[in-house]
Amino acid sequence: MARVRISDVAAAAGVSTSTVSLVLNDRATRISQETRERVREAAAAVGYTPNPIARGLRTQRTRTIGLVSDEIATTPFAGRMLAGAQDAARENAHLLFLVDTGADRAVEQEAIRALVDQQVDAIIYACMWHRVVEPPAGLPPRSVFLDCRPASGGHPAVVPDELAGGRSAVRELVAAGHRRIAWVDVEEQDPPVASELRHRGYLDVLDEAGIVPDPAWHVRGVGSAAGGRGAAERLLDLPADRRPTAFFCFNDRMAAGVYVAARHRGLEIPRDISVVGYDDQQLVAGEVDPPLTTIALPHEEMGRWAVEVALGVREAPEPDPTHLMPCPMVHRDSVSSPPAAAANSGRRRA
Amino acid sequence: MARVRISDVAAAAGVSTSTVSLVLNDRATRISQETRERVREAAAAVGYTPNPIARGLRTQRTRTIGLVSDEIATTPFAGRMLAGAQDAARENAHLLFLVDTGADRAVEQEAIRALVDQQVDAIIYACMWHRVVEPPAGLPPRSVFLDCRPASGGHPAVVPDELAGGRSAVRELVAAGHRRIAWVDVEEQDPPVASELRHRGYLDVLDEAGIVPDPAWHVRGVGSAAGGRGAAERLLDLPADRRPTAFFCFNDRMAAGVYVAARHRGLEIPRDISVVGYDDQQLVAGEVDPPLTTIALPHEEMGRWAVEVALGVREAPEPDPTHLMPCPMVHRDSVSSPPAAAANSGRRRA
DNA sequence: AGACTGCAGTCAATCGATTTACCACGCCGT
DNA sequence: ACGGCGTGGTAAATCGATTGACTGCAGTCT
Repeated sequence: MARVRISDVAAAAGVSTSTVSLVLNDRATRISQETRERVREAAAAVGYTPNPIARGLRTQRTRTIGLVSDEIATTPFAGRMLAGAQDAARENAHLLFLVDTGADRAVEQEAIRALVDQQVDAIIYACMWHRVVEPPAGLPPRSVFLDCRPASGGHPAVVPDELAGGRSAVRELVAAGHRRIAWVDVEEQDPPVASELRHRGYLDVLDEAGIVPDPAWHVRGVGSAAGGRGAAERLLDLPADRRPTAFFCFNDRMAAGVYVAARHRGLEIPRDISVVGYDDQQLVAGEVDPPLTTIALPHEEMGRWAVEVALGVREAPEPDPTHLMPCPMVHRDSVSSPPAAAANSGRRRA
Repeated sequence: MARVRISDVAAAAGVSTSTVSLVLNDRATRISQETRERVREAAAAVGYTPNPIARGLRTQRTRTIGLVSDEIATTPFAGRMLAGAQDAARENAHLLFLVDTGADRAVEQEAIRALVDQQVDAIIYACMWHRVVEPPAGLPPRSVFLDCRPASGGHPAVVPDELAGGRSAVRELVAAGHRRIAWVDVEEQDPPVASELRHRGYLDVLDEAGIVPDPAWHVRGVGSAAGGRGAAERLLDLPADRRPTAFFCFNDRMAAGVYVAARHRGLEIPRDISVVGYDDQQLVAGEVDPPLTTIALPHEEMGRWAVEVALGVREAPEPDPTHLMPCPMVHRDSVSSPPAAAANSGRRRA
């Protein structure tokens, strides 16, 4: 059966197509109440929904938005970010174009051109890792950066508040009584936005607590379980009075590596050492034994924020249009007080 | 700057818009070679790209496809499936609409209506878990089912070949010399398509190898590490002559639970017991210690297949248009020969 | 009476392409 | 001289909506 067109509604209601359009778009200032109802009933009766293509041609607005992402494939975060974006789009009666560029700059350019051609109402430029990016050419004014921020500014952006996240992680450990707290960092992030901010949070809180960090407490490894394990082993090799009782890890996978290292030395978590991760990857943080206390990346909320700002239903902050999204702490079972022997033996500030 | 329209090209080339359209769409049987070149040059010079909205209105084809999925959020598989679909779409010059319905039937209906209104050229109906579904109403003829199959048939579908996957997993264990092989099943999958097929594969191979399965070897648990651990403990409690030396697990998370159970009894993998998982979840299979041998779900290939069939660049099989995508084995380090004492002590068929 | 003002709708142009039907021209054959 | 035919291209209709300009009519004011 052929699509129902506006002229079918017009015929059924005994009016012109103009009238139908005016009524259904609530621009009907000059149409009588009685006619309006007749039109609405006719539209419902014949099951009319406007053709978005035709409407788009005329109005230059398509009720679609494009989401360009460097890679949805290789990270398990993608889902929540897309889900947040997609939900916000749906709630605002928009459809979402998804393009995964595979981090290929040429594909990215091509995608943006295609989306602009399609007359999307806005573009979300999403990264799967928090970083600073050189914005691609041809981005329309209504563009929002998601989990990244444009080097040149000029567009709204939303990123996790890594600094605050780092602070809450370390505060949690300090509050539990730890004073020798390691920072199990990731190496070669490029650029190291997340790593540096979390590190600053770490330093802030130590300072606040009057703890002078031992440089040996800052170790690095690749961002996997293996990397975390290696880094943890170096820390556990430290002499007893310098060996950390708590580990703040760049991500959950590295934290899982810390678990492995600890187990190999017969150390029990959280009895002997406490661990805090970052990311809240369900598959890792929720499944290790004991479940990992960690800082969640607010991917869903960021996805939603980006779309809402892009569609204008939410305002970007002024004057810096970058929103820092809080990273909530997820309490599980990997943190407790340090062993009695170690408590209060941290190095105090002079 | 305003968009370049076809009339701008026509003006630049000194011809009519009809001619431009004919030339650029290669329908120019009646246009001289010379004119064609002039038109192409003019188009390139002014940087013309056709307006897909206008074209879509006229041709009723939009070069877009819709992907409706029950939930991209809660599973880390989504990425690869979307990536495959998205790549195939891009290669065929199509754009992909993504809709996540959150498994809400009403949202799903609404989404399909919206996509049909948008005149997408095809719809991919994707599930995040292999299952049989009641197809929603209003699906256009050019629809393809991804990781699910319609109860009523009638549409192309692509699903993992779970039966063959189950077989290769168990064959791997049999080939290593195991004869007491457990099936660590998931409980309450609804409907249990994947579980049953893998189980049949398990039974097939045991039969093939002349092994009579002990009913106690079939245990169930929720599909998480905790579930796998609980199930494994029941197996390890069996008397020594019935206790399995190998564990085929419904998924990698459950396999990780088997690791935990084994460790708690001082058993080493793969020296004391061998384990094979399913899914090849990077975050789990690649990160546990030792890395897990498992069967990969071919999500990327399935996503690609679905789009290619939807766009007609690939044919669906006949007469049953359901394609079984092979699940490749991923060899890691969790399988070896059984301990000498246990070898060859499985129960033989009468 | 004539001009003016609202009211209730409608006409027709428009968005930017595609495509069918037609036209102008030159040449050929009879 | 005239019909027929091939060539090369164009005019105009069309897709399905939106929207600014306009019309017809009744009542009001001067």
